[in-house]
Amino acid sequence: MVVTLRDVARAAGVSPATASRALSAPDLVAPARRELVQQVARELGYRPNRAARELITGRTGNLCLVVPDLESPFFAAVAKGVQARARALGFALLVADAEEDPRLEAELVGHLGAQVDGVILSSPRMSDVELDRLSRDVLDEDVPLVLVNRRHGGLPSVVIDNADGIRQAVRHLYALGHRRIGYAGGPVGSWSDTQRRYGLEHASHGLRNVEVTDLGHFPPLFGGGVAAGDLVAASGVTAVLAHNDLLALGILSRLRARGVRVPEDVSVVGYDDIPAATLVSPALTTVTVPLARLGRAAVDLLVEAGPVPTPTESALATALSAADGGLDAGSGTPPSVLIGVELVVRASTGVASAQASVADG
Amino acid sequence: MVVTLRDVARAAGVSPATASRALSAPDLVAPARRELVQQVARELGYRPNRAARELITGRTGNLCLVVPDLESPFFAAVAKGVQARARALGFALLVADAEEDPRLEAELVGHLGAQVDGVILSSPRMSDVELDRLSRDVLDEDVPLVLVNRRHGGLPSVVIDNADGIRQAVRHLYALGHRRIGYAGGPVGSWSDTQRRYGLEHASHGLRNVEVTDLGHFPPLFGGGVAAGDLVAASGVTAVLAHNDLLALGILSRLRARGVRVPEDVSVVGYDDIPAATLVSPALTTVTVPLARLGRAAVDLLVEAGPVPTPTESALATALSAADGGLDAGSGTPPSVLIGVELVVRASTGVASAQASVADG
DNA sequence: GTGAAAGCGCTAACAA
DNA sequence: TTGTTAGCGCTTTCAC
Repeated sequence: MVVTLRDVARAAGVSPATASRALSAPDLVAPARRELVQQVARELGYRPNRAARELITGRTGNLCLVVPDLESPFFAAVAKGVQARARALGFALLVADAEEDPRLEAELVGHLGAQVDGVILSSPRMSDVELDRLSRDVLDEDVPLVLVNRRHGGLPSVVIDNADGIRQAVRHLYALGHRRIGYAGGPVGSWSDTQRRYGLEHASHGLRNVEVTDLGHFPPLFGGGVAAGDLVAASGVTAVLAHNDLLALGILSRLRARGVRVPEDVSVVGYDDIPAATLVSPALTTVTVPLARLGRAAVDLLVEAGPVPTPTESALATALSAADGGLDAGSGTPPSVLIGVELVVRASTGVASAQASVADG
Repeated sequence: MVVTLRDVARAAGVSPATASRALSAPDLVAPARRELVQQVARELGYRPNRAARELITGRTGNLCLVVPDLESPFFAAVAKGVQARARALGFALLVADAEEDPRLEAELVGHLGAQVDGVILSSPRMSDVELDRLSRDVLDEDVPLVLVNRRHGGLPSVVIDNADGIRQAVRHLYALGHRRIGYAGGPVGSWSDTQRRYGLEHASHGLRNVEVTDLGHFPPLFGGGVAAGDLVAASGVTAVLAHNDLLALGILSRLRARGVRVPEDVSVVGYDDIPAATLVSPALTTVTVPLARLGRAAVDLLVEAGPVPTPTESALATALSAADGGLDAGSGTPPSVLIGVELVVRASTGVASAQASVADG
């Protein structure tokens, strides 16, 4: 029924060992026989049994990604990048949605970590101790863990330059004449929110006469922005920075509903540059985060961090098909990658109006 | 180092076979020993080796989902549903993004199909013959394939009631006084677009004086809608049905840019009810599709279609932890599931204006 | 460079 | 009900 390596070996008139080598470690076999075996394998439609190989090598050829919410445009974009890069390197990708629940995240990492060669975790809110526990006690020693958009201890991670994005946004607003700037933050305990608040403080210190108002913590969702919108209006700021685009979109919506004009009365800046940022009117000025690159970088880090990537995978793939896979393992990158961001100015920001305040009346 | 079943067996003073049974088929073991073995397994931190089990049982405990674009809100929502249901049934989920390329879809199905217990494929545009080839020649006989949002031959599938959604939309517009209705279609060859055109024809036949204008085929994206928007304005229709929300959003945007008011001059209806539909102003009247349910139903179908779900999985899980997994396999459902849809009226539709036409001038 | 043989960890006959 | 035995398909020493 199913073609096994023995079948190939027999048909090629070699031992199973040679057949195995011809496909998985071609260099060890004399060219003539190597060609022959590969030829026969192709003709017979041989498909190596992953389970058997995994049993002996300990490698699964799978990676896994755990995110809080697959439907969020932020994580969807990251997932897309992760998926693409994983495939390019010959890995399949297990994806798990933790439903915004840090406990479930930990459980999923434990569960899936047992059946993959590496784990990518994006958990904005898991506690540091839990993170420690995960990487120390839950995962096998040889299963590397890479953090996305979060830095912690010795764990490899890919993060974006949160502070710089905020700095760019603040400078943009400052240049437009804004002096009273509000910040609508993300959830309490969110790592990136902490980073951004830090960046905000520093950015504003360098500029004279700037007054930053902390509008509080909000769920990083449209609904959170609606609530934040009222605070924006009440606070008398002429511009507001939102923790992310969804929040900014909610603010935009609420302000319009209240008759506050954007950008004439208030300027709004988001973060992430999700697709929806350009679907609204006025289009959202925001900090572009190369989300897919974030995902790709995470995979690369994982592969570097892990036990040397089996040459087997790609060798076998090329042996069986005509495709050539360009496996490029970088050399000696540090355990943490910083991804740059860039402010993109659209229609939601404009010069500060003379009559600064739009306070409630 | 790693605890194997033999270790457990030895520590419990039973044979490996009994240990295996105590964990995977508890009913076959005397209560006392069963308890003992499970206890010992827990204490030793035994984790079954999936590869070894897979090698002998042929079951991987994994399902796989192939979609054209993980970042699209439509597929992201479906993926979320699939993921949740798969996990509830004890399966991990491999996810693959085919980058809108039917050829890549086929390749991915072939590649991943070899290492999973079932495949869920959402491919709006793969040709029927290719679909046949996939299920017949590419996949192993015992790897079931379920189609999402597409019906074909004998393959099990989960589809939404495309025609009914269109019907509801048309009736809504008709009730508002619209008589000249445009349809901005999806890509040529899209299965659901074909269905919706069919529904459109039927729905309009039943109503007097309704004139339907086919505005053509568009990429189901915001950009496609921008192009469609001009045709809407030029066509003189008072209302337009878009193939999906993204397209509708693009139309909305373009119409506003041209000074055509929505809904005063033209009413716009979308399809799918993606999150962004409520982020814009006016909020989009659209046909709500329960995307997550679509995904869940696909998993259920897969599990029913496949070889009897191993009791092993859940039994072992419950044996090793305190958690109880509620595996509920439905009984004798037909191979194809139809999911109902519902029009949700928001602000983008209104009564037809007297001066029907907004033709170019 | 090649083959023989052993065994990865587990389950499934078959006996007892 | 339990244990013994065999073997899933593959890789990998170890001889040659």
